[in-house]
Amino acid sequence: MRMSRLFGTTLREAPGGADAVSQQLLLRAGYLRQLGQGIFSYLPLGLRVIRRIEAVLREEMDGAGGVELSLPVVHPAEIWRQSGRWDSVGPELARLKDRRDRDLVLAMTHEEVVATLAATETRSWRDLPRLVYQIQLKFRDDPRPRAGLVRAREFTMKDAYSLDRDGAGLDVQYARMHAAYTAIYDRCGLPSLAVGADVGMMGGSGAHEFMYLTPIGEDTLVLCDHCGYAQNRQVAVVATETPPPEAMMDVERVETPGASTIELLTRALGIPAERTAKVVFLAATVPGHRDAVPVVAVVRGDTDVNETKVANLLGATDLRPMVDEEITAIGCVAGYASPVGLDGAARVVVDPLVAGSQNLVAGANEVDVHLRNVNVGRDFAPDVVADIVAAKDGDPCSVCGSPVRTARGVEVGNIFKLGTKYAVAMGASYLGEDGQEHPVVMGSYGIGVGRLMACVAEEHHDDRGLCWPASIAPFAVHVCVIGDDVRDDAEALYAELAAAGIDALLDDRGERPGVQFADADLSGVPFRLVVSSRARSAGGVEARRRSGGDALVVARDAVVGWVRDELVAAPTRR
RNA sequence: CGGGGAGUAGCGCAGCUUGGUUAGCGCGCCUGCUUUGGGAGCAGGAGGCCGCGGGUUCGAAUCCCGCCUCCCCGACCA
Repeated sequence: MRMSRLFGTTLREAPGGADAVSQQLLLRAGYLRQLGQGIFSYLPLGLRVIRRIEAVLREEMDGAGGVELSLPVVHPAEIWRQSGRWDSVGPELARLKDRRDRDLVLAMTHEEVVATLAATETRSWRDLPRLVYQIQLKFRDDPRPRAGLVRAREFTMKDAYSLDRDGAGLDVQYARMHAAYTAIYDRCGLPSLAVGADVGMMGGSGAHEFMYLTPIGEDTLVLCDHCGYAQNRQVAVVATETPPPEAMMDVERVETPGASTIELLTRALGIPAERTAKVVFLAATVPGHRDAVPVVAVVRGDTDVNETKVANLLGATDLRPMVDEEITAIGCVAGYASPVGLDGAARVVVDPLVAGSQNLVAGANEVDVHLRNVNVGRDFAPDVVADIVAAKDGDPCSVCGSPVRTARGVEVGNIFKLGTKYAVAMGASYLGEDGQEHPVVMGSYGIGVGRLMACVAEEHHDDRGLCWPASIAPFAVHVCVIGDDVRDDAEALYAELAAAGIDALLDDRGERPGVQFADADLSGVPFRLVVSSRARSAGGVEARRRSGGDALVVARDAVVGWVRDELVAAPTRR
């Protein structure tokens, strides 16, 4: 392509509000423009990278036995009602009405559609297994998009769905997709780590997320460097040491003026946080309950509540902190809250660490007063005792006991074992060898294409601009033309590259050298050729890698070969 | 949804506190000349509903009210 025809200009300064480096560079280099909150246009350069990533995705999906199809972006609400997600998902699911006032949905994912298709297309055990995939637009009305493409509302996703006869078949396809995903990130030059994850709104029996570790990530991961344990903090379990049992002592009121936080309380009483019980007020949306269910979560003072664990425990579709009125309504006093004496006004969820400890200090539901020697069972009855604490740095690994560390990551892909949830809801079944109807067993596998691009940009750049891996670069080689006297030679070289099947970007704008070099660095095409009289008198054409190393002069008739060799040798193959 | 911040030329910003000529600056853009290996120099020029609507005033980018949009933090530890 000729730069003179490119649409979109480079910017010296990034538009305001772009905080992530990847976003700044993608905007400055003319890959991307923002239209609205979490909504982006891809300019030609950006689209080229997207297309290259898509090519990798197609190859790996096809290699895993997948077949591509295309599913609708607008769905009748009916199928979402059938699966239950019309009610369970919440405002993240964009809804609209057609002219006859019928409810429609903007697709945020496609399990319902695939299961609906499977209901008609999958009739016999001979029709299974299958893997279908598409690369398709999604819309999720995220409450807070940020960091450019890392978290957009409208985005392109490669989503794949496996259909199997049984769980064993699912396990096979799941493992195959796990391997394919690893290959995809490797080929795109993105370091990734698979972690165990929450199934979230997808439901099902198991899930992994593929993470790109970066401080700009929004997920917190719990990692053990010793044994390799890696989980999203939402589901991470760490070992806990229950303190030695002691004899229960009598409950005792104690004046604690102003001690409305754990920190102030420990200071006022001169006790460690381990000797306190902390109460967190949550309101849960639970299917079957019209109103939000009040939940009192009780953890030890030195730990934090993991809301995902609480939500999963209760089967809640949404969990939020209570507002002050709700806290008062269940008879509690914020800052001096206690599970004692609630009388069933709220579901009481207690962490085992609290249940296994004796004589803790808790609130008295009275301003400036706490209770000493509170004991679970004697002083209050938990509705549930279950692990609800959030793992933190230094906690002992639940597998090997070594201290874990936490790290931030961006979720660049996920794989879910869905099981039969959607198949049952949509009536997707097949006739087995045994002559019986069986529900199809499904899996679902997603990769955000734009997010992947942004993460690669985040990983591969320097202070002058982007440095694309050759595998997904918008062009293989960037040709700068210095001086009018070499224009014809540059055109000839451009034609030779094209004839050799090499995608070149020819800077035919007639700009000054500095401008051409700066734009070439900014755009991040992996190899650069400079046609100039200087290079010609040195014996050919100047060639260099974007990612580093010195420039060298390549004989004019060897240039195409040099580019081809470099592309083959690149760490990520084209 | 709550809390902050911001909307002025294509991009980045100043001006607003204390209302008052023709609304500025840098970059970019156009024309000409010079220049030509790391975002050139000089000269000339184009480009603004100062986010939108209402109000106050002789007069509003500036003060007041409402709305819209975008960014950041939080969505929790009581």
